[in-house]
Amino acid sequence: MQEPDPTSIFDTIEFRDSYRMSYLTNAVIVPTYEQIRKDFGIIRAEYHLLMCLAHYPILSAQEVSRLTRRPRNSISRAVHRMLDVGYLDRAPDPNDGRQALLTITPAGRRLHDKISARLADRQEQILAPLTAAERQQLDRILQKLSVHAAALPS
Amino acid sequence: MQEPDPTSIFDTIEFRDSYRMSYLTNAVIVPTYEQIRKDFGIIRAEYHLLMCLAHYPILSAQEVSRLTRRPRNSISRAVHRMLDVGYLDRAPDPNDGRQALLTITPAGRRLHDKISARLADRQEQILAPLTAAERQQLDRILQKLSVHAAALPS
DNA sequence: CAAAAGTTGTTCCAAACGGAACAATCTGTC
DNA sequence: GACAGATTGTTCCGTTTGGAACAACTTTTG
Repeated sequence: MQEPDPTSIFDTIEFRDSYRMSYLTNAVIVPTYEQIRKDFGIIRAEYHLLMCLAHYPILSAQEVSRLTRRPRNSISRAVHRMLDVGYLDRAPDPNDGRQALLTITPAGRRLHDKISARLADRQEQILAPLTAAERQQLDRILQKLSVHAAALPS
Repeated sequence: MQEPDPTSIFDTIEFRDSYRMSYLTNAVIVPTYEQIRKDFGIIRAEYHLLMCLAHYPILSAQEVSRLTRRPRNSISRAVHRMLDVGYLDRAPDPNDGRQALLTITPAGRRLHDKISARLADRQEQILAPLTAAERQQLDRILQKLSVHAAALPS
């Protein structure tokens, strides 16, 4: 049996673009998180938590859940692990007894910077075949799509 | 606590584009497969198997694994389920005792068409904010990236 | 042609995942 | 101000996941 062209299958399906985005995500980006897990002992949800807190000084778990669109229990688990290993601080919200305010620790930020550099490297590999103009186009389009998707029902 | 703009976090990270692709995939596309599971009793890996066989008349499990970049044991599981429910046929390869040749049944193809229409609808919702020119750009860029990624080590 | 190396498909297992139910707390309404 | 309804964070639990080992078979090498 001759091996079919491993990419031509993408060309004829109707939902080509979303399939390709899934493909790139699952086949190329997700494995990078697996490598990160081995090297830093941090899984994807945990890194995303640190990432959110590296960009917003204070967040509740619920806000992280909304930002990342991940289920709340996943965030909850990640918070506990990151507290245990000292990458996160948590303080009760004086204005709302239900929620707690999360902040990243200096150690957490250092780890975040290392992992984010790793991810930036990987992205560079992925985008390598694109011209500068194409990169601009892609960036602009994905920005538009993300804003739109954030408002879309799951 | 004021809710931060749920999309602005994307703008400042270094690996913006790959994060956004992951976000679109996991926050918008994956939930569609969850809906498909409820409506058709088929999980993502199983649909991808049918999709491959809807585009290539005969494939081995290993070829499906390479096309989709999913682990072989996931494909193996999917093959068994699809055989059980009659969406797939399997015949031993006369030329190679290790592998089996898979083909989609008419029922499998009918199911595939229904699911693929659903996914096409969902993609349309996702791409709604884009102009025709942007869609062309995105399509071209993702095509380029997928071909490139298929050659990239995981 | 025998032994080593590689490939295919499968099973096993530990980890990750997410929906659902839950207790604690807050908000709105009468 | 009490009570219904919403929200937050957590625990529970069944399902999904993918790495690793494995048996069957094929290919390569000396």
